[in-house]
Amino acid sequence: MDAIDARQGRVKRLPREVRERQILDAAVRVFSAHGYHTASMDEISDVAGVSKPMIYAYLGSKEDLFAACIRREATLMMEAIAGGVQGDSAPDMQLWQGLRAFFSFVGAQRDSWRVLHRQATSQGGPFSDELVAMRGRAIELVDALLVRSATKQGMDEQATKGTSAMAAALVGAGESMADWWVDHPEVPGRTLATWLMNLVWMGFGDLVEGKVWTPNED
Amino acid sequence: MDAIDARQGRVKRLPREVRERQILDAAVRVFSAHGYHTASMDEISDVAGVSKPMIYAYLGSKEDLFAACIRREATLMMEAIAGGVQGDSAPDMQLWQGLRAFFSFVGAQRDSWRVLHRQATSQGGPFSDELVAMRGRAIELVDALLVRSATKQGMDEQATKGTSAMAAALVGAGESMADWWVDHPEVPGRTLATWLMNLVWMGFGDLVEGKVWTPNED
DNA sequence: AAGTAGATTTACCCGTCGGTAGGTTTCCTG
DNA sequence: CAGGAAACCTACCGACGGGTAAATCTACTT
Repeated sequence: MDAIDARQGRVKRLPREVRERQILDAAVRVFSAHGYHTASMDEISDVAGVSKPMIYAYLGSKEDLFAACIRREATLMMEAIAGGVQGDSAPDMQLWQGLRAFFSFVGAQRDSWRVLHRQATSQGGPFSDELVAMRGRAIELVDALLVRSATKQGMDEQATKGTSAMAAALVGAGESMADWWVDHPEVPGRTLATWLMNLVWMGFGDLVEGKVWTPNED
Repeated sequence: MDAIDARQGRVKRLPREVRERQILDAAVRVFSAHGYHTASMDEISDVAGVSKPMIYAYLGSKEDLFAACIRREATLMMEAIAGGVQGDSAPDMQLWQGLRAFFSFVGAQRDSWRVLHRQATSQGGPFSDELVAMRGRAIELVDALLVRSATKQGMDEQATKGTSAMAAALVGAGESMADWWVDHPEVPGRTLATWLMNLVWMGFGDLVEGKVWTPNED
């Protein structure tokens, strides 16, 4: 089991904030490299250039540390997305911008995404809670876009109720695509965004217009 | 950590084949319930109704056992899919049938899928190898369909080269969708298959006809 | 009945790793 | 220059869990 090296040069007596950041940085790297269980607190402390008890003093148990990683990276991601969307654009363009920002973030921060999504998903329990929270915020946002677009295009009020389900599906599809992307880095992020746009936007629009692929027989 | 109960009634002196099957059954359940690392050999042996050394005698180490689980479930799945496709149908219908069979299998065997895909993916190393093999076979199959369809529709020979990439993308999309499905069981499998069909088939067909969503600006 | 091979168990070893006790150093404040 | 608070470390513990040694038991063969 090869340990991550490149520990930071030991500087002494740094303020708590800085140490916490170093520890979180190290934790994200080690967790994403080895997975939650296989990652050892010893290695994290080593990579962070700090002794183990510091981690427990500042960030708590291993679970706490992992949760803290997720929280931080999730926040970073949501900010990156929000920063990439222009609020005055048309709904489809906003969705497009959001997707591009999303895939751009994931592409630049594969480590973060690994720890944030793939690891947190495969471990159950308290970890996924952090994800659920973030996903919830994302879904609300997307749902607002869908509703704006649907009512504008004249979708009947009844069908509008389904938007939240579709928003959830879209967000889930985005997550899954990003996850899939980890194993297929050669595909450009723009392409992913386009695919997703076609899937959900056509699937959504065509759901009104009725132009979709259907099996001839069953 | 609640342990799985419902151990099979101890029958003594069974032939090796039978015991191996019991052990694999138990292993799939426990691995999918707790995840690879958290699952303990003790619990697996308990659920299987067999003592621990038997597992080591028959299936080898924990890693070996896990790999054996993946291999078995992967084979089962491929057989299920192959059984659902009629070789004389049109390409799009074959794809449709395959997708339906695939989602049908995953839907009926969530446990298997969990251990087969989600767990194996999040753990790295030797485990994913088994998956890679299966995925390879699936991609070949899909690629054949795409090529048949593309040349039939008059796609130029040049573009045909991209089919293998698209086949890989399609298979990956299917995997990811199934993975996403684990967290959204309320969506019917047929719907998933339709979505995927629309994504890839329209994306594929429209890639020839040029009718896709594209951003106005950017 | 004896012998043999495979099925099956109990009881144990020991490495790894999360977590902590308790002390030491540095810096800031009055 | 006290003196205290906060940063920081070495060294250790204890449990969990993978893996095994060495017997024992049953069933079939000759």
